[in-house]
Amino acid sequence: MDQALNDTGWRGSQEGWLEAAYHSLLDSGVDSVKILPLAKKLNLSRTSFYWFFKDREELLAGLVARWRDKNTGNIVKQSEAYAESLAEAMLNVFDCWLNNDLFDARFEFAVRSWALQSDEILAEVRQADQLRLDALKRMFIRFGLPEATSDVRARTTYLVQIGYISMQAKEELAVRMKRIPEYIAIYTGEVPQQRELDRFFSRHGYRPG
Amino acid sequence: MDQALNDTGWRGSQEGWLEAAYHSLLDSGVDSVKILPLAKKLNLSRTSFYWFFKDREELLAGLVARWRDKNTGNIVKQSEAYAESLAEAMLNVFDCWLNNDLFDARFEFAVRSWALQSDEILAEVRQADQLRLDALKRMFIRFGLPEATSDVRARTTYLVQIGYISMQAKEELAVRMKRIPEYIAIYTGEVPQQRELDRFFSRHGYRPG
DNA sequence: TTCAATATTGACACATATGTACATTGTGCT
DNA sequence: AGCACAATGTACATATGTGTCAATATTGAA
Repeated sequence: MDQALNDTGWRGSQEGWLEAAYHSLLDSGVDSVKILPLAKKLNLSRTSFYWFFKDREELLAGLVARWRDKNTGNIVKQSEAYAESLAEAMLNVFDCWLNNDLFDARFEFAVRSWALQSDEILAEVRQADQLRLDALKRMFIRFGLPEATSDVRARTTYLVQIGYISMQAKEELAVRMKRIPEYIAIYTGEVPQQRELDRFFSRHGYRPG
Repeated sequence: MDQALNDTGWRGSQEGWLEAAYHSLLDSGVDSVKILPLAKKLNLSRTSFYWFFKDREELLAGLVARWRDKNTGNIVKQSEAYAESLAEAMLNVFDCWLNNDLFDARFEFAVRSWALQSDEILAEVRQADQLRLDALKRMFIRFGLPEATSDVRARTTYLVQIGYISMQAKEELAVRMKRIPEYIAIYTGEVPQQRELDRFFSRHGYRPG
């Protein structure tokens, strides 16, 4: 079995180890992120790892940074995007739940599970939750809802998604799309316009029917 | 340091090891459920474990059984309890989220995290989700809501809670209680009666003010 | 082609975990 | 007191993981 080289001409790289660690984390949790197994997967000597990282801790820190950069931020951005109605604004947020480039659900779940055994990670997760909830709450307030209502609706919106992730469901796009109008109705209290839905469906490559 | 004896006159027991495993699981996840550390906590020799369990697997199986028995079932029961309005029915379900005897949230989270690294556990969790969601859906249908609406509302109700668990929040009872009326309004589409809320508050030992 | 920087490796030392075989101790009963 | 059995402990074999060190190989550039 020969070895794919990266652009440096060498077999290993910091990115390579991190990428392998990422996949292991998503598949089986932090405790599976171990240098020996990763080395086997990469077809590299275990000790080669120490050229790129001080120790295992540094690798794990790299994973957290990756998660922080990717997942937190896009929710905030989407909740602040332009919209003519609350329903449309909500659909902007829903983009995150359907587009893996905006929000990596499996990564999210893996990190949350990690938080169970590490207070450091728990603090990270808590901070992320706060930032995301605040952004969603501002969105509801922007459309004229009272403070208390906005708070609970932000929570509902966000927690349903975190819960969905936690279910680790594997569902067809069509199944998920069929529920969208109902969700919007519950979260916003208003029924979405057909053209708003159509725009949403279209940008996620879904043809209803 | 002397050793508390149980009613058999011996120091160890199947229950003792299981209880220690349970706490370790809740605190730090499955991977922390290891015989050597548990032995230390119990002040017993590691190998004594094998008197009560065939191997580590058998201990873990005991934990799953415990979870299945406790958490799945009470949600179903509460969703089928007598109620004069949908709002009251919903409050019956909410009993689970506030009473640890009805639903063990930390246990739930630990098991869901465990599912990340075990297909067996994932299957268990999926089955539990299905049973609970079906029961909630039946509740909405019982109060006259259409099928599709009932399905999504059941999901909302359930997923918000799973999401809340996944946040691992530590909040005051009062903070949580203040959100209840809003939640009921969102989930059921109807505002709860004051007397329904009062009954709910009272049975959870909460005095609004 | 030679050199220095960069990357890779195997040998070593150590820690932590599982599980088995066998000896020893503690308990309740007669 | 002595017996049988339940429970505990010690010693051993084995597996898997971390991290350091010194030796070696590979690369791009002078």
